[in-house]
Amino acid sequence: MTTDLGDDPLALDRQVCFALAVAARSVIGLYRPLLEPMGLTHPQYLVMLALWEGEPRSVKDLSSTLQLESATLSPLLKRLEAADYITRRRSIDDERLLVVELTDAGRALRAEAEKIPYAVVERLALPVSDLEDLHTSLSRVIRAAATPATTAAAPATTEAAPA
Amino acid sequence: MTTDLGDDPLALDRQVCFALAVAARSVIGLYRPLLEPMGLTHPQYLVMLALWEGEPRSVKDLSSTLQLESATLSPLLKRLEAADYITRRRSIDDERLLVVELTDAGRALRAEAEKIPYAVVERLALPVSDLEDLHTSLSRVIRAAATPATTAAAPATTEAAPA
DNA sequence: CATTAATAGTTAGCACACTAATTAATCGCG
DNA sequence: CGCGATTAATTAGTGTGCTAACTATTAATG
Repeated sequence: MTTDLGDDPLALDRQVCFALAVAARSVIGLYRPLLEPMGLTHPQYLVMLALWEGEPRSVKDLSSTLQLESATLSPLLKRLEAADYITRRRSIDDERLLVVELTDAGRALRAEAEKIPYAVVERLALPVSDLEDLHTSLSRVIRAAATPATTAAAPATTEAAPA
Repeated sequence: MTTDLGDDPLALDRQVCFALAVAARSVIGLYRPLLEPMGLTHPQYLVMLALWEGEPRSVKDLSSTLQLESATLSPLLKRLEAADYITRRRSIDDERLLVVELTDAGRALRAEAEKIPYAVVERLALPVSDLEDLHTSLSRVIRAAATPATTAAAPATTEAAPA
């Protein structure tokens, strides 16, 4: 029927969701002092990473790449525009699309940003293999969470099995 | 000197921080429909987990247990009080402390909540060993991030080594 | 070709999560 | 005892991140 999760399934220190929340906040917190001099928050930094990989990009594109709702990106992009790192304009081909491009200042920022990954890895002082393992585990969970729920009542424990 | 992070250190799909952010949002998103009938958000659920493990607890105590600022907990606890799941009163011994306790409704909610971990694990449809691996990796990173920064300029790559 | 569907963004409203500033209570030490 | 330093919460302000409702544009269909 159901997986055995031990005597106390509600034990806080066993919840993956809790560890995920704390780890995400902790690690993102390490970026704060590094990003602050560039005037970026962590989500804004992620948008810049996406743009440095390819320009121009629509909000829809950024939304699916970063797994963020366009409702979240809308005000965020306006702040990046106010900081003069990006420009926002409607596409000529399809006026539903908002085209986001880097400004010269936004492009120039990349050189500064390249130091950040090294600074974070050094700060964590963990073997890079540990970080790679974590990345692998995280990718698995992301994929699992994105997989549509099986409405079935039947299958079960850890592996789906046809009837 | 510095660790080799490959040809593009800024590649989005290699950033652990990005994977962490997406995974946290994705997994917490799975809880939303499960918690919504109980009138809880995910952070509120974590507070309830902490209280089900031991009562009463001060805000300070919850803050260090959940790794959340008391400024975040303050309004959250007021909402839990408004939902009649907890009570808030000042300690008699030390009036600086706010003592948080469960109401009968809050205690009763535990029975409902016990189904949640099973529902999430089943929904993810991942081997429990994968989740345990992830939890181990996350704990490592949390500990590493919590370790005070070595102001040193010397050490380096992945392992601290005395001179 | 007109009407309806679908798609892309924006806005509003709620709930975190952080920093900084404030308030209130307690502690430490001469 | 008294009084400055600490400690515990709260408040204010900014920035995500979500859902739901809305606007504008484009595509699809009879």
